[in-house]
Amino acid sequence: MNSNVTPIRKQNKRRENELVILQAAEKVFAEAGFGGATMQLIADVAGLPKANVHYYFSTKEELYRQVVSNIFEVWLAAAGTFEAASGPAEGIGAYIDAKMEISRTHPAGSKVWASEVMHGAPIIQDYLETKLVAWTNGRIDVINTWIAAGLMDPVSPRHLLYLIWSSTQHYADFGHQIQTLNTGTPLTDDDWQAAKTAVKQIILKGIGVKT
Amino acid sequence: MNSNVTPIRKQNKRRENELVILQAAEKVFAEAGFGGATMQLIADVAGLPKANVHYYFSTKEELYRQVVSNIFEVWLAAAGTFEAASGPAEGIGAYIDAKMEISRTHPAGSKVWASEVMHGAPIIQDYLETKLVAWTNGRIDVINTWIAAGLMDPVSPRHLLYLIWSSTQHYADFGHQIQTLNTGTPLTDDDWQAAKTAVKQIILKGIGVKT
DNA sequence: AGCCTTCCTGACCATTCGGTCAAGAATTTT
DNA sequence: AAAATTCTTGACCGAATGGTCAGGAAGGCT
Repeated sequence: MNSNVTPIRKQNKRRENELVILQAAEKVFAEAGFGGATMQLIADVAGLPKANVHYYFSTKEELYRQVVSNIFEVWLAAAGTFEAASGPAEGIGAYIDAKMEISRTHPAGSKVWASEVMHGAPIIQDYLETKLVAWTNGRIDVINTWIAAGLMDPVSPRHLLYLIWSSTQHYADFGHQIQTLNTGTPLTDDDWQAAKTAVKQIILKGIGVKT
Repeated sequence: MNSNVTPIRKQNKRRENELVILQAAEKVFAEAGFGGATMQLIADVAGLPKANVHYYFSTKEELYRQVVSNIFEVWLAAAGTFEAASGPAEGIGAYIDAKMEISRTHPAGSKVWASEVMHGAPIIQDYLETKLVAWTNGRIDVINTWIAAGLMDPVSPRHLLYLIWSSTQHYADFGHQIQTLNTGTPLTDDDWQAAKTAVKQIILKGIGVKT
């Protein structure tokens, strides 16, 4: 009886395979774009037959949507630093740190997101219109209170957010270009530290926050 | 005689058609990515039969390479502002202005470039390694002289350039996201002005340049 | 054990895509 | 005028792709 409940072992198997497929898909989508990615290649990277991938994700678009959704969640979660902060030095500084860390540890996800948005967000437009709009407006309010309290210069909160997003995500999305300019070798720990420091230093000083 | 020389009228026809095709291709590649773009759609946008497109550009990759090359030239040309400047206030300020203007007038090109780099620059890696490296190192030298002359803070020139590139190109590459956050309507002249002002204000102040 | 649900997979299909080709139209050269 | 060159285009082709399906394997339930 109870045909609606899947046993635990089976559930684990399902979760495991879904995870393997999602990770493979994120990588392939990031490298080839939605149009360039093939289900066959995703299956190969995941180490499964193509038909098995279709068993868990019936269409390419559904799989892609899952990938983008996951990225969006990671993205939003890492922004919690903002709210708890007592002022811009701590709040924005920690936010930049968190976003730089995502660019370093999650570059494929960032690329998929960028690719999706660049192509007009055909799949996740609803996310943009609801969740992202709400989140953005909330942070704009926070920044405005900081400005009103004289904790930072009266800069446009909206464009400040864009500046933070772009400068931090650049290290993921354009990682290949950065590596090429870095004598062709990947950034070291020190390189990443220098990048983080430079971005924070310029932006924080640029908005009149003492560090 | 002289079978190697194409007559003027024919040459014009060739140039005209190549231009139409290149513009159509830039738009389609920007919207769909290399993999998602189809020769049929490019032909439709150009208003020509597909076979005619293949007459001028034998393969999809050749057409794509042409598009990316053109963008790269525009990109480099617009950076001349840097050299002629007497100091960072003028040089970097004008550079940011120029890059913002390209983002506004040439968004498709910026997207194609971003897409190409994000996927590992499979087509124009040689451009990165030669021209871009040379250009970047040249500007780093200029910035270092400004720092040595006490005209600006001792920030990492390399990361400053990345910050400028990312923040300005963001308005092209993520234009759709920005429009969605801007109550769904395109940026007005005033919006663009505000964006330009905010970016310049934060970056220039951030590197210790008085405006 | 016997039954049921879930999982796995090779073979297959319809569609689409990049690219070809041959035949003709247009234009230039002789 | 006629020969030569360039341009145009519908029809076509092989290859690749997203997706299907039937039949069987594996695991869980009574």
